Amino acid sequence: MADVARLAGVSTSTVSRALRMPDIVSPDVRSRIHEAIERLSYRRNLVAGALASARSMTIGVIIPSIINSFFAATIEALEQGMAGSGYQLLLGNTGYSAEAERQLVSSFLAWSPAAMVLTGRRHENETVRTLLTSHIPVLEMWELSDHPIDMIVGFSHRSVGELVFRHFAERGAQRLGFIGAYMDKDYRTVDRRAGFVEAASQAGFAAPVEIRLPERASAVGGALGLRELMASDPKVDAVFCSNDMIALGALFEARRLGLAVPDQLKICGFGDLEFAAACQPPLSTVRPPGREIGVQTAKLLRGRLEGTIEAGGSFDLGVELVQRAST
Amino acid sequence: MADVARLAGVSTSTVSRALRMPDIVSPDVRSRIHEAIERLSYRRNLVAGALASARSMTIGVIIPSIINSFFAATIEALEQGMAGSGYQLLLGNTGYSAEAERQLVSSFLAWSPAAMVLTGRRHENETVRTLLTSHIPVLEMWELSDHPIDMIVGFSHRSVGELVFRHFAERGAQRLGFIGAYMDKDYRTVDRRAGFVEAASQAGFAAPVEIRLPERASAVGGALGLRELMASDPKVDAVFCSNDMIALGALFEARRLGLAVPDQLKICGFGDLEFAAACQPPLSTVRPPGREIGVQTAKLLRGRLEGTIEAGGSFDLGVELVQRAST
DNA sequence: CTGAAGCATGCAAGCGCTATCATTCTGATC
DNA sequence: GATCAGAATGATAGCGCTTGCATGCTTCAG
Repeated sequence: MADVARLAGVSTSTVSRALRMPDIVSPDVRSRIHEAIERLSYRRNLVAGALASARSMTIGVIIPSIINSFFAATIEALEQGMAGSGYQLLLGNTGYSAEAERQLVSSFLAWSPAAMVLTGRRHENETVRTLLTSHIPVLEMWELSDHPIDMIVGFSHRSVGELVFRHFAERGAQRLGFIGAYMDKDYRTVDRRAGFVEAASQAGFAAPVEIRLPERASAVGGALGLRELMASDPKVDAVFCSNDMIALGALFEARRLGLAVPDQLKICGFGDLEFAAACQPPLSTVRPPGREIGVQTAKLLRGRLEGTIEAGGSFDLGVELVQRAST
Repeated sequence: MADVARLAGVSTSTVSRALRMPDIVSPDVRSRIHEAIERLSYRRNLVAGALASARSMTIGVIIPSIINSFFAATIEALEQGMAGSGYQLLLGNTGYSAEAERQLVSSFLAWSPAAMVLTGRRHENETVRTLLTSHIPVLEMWELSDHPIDMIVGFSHRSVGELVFRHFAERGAQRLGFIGAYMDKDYRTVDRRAGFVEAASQAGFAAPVEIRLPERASAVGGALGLRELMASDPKVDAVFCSNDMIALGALFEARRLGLAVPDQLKICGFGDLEFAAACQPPLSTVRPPGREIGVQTAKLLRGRLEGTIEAGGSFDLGVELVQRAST
């Protein structure tokens, strides 16, 4: 930067200002500086900048799983929403482990990010404490909470379960089933199940037959799950799969078992993943507002960072049941 | 750090050493320091550390798409392979744009990472120049090249196409088809197509009927693609889909069209995505060594960073055709 | 013509660590 | 007991920026 300053005939402070707040330096000085930058092919050292200013044009984003296409639309929208703001996203994944999350938060904070985005509302106490003392905006997403760390943008997983139950009931289902994956790790699945089971019980239905898959949601798991479910109660005529991937497997398995979908068996998933509309039959599913969450998170983030939005708040973006031919 | 030093009754240099090279400080001093760190809940400022040492325990990783589950296994394996090394991954996605890649490289380098990992062998000239002058290890992955920037780990996309052609020929296919998505952006798909088409031509087959989908690979696109393909030549009896997602859509569409798979129509995908084994019929596909690439990349990275491995080299991890019931 | 106000720029003190070199403290050897 | 490696620790000068304050230069009302 000193070289640039020398070549442009100004001081380093002016160069720094030209880069950070272009409109407070005079146009000709600015253009001389940019010329010098070009000539010397100077690249700014953001590390030094971050140290000096104690903030780093960086936003830490933590999701449970990069692999999981659930969060893909959110990340994409978030990235687009922050594009041009100068902020860069630091992505980390926890593998659904609260401890991994704590470590990630801690190592992200060591980079003094301008804000943090987490997935979910449940975190280790220490994670919350660490975040609170960092005094930066914290956005949680993909859930709701009355007591967010700071702000939260998402929807209610319980209401997903309730929605599916009501839909099954309307479609004339008698005997309900549920297939859930990874429930010891992913408490959101647990919430969806709870919404489903409780709504069923309140409406006077028998408790749904449940299959819990120990692994991550997969089509193979879904197929196995449905087989097991039908073996344990052949009268089941409507099954809520905690995830579209599972529902896809169930769909395949239903065909193998010779069960007509939706007449003999209704199948509803969650996620509205890309293939849901293309399956045969097309899959009914609950669509979470993935993209909207990303858009809204970016909007709130920008507002917070510019100081135009106050801290706090829980933003319910709702869910929607997309009825297709599988129910 | 000064506070920690004071509380532990040592100098900041010793604290710094206790954190970076624990085994060169005496055990009791070390434990006193850790106690002080605990008491003060001190968190190290990595930004300052990176500035002082001119290197930041960070590795920049750039992939075309976070959404694309292709790279998921690689990222996961890479993450696991680097776990415990103290290095942290910085993830960025280019959306298949070379310009976005250049910008990402530039902004990652501003953080003085210890190494960079890129996807693919084709980059803008300036990207390559920038990387070369950064003097850090650069790993390219998911392809092969005789002239990597530094090191490259992957497989040949052309040979994927050849492999599929040979398989179709062995299975008695007569009239070939190809469905590819996003080919103006993703030149790897172009390479797979080239391998397929050229092998066919060399073996005396008529040029495959081709459908190019403008969008990203999707099941919906695959279904449309197959419909269009069969409309333009109903004699096609074997179709290579550039991606399993497309193949899945084609599989659904084949059922709709009343085409028996594999007797009337053979379908082969690429990716061995998670659902391939679970579809009905299970999908034949070419499995890229996604996980292995991550493992090998991590191994090379650690070697380079420890100085035990020399720069340079192209590592072919090969591909494998997984034959299932769709061919 | 003067002085206040506003704008553009420069000066210089850090930001919180790391790394080099110097110093002190072992403990083994004769 | 003296000597001296070798290990452990301390003092201190940066790393390359940012930013508060100082300065000089314009502009313009009075």
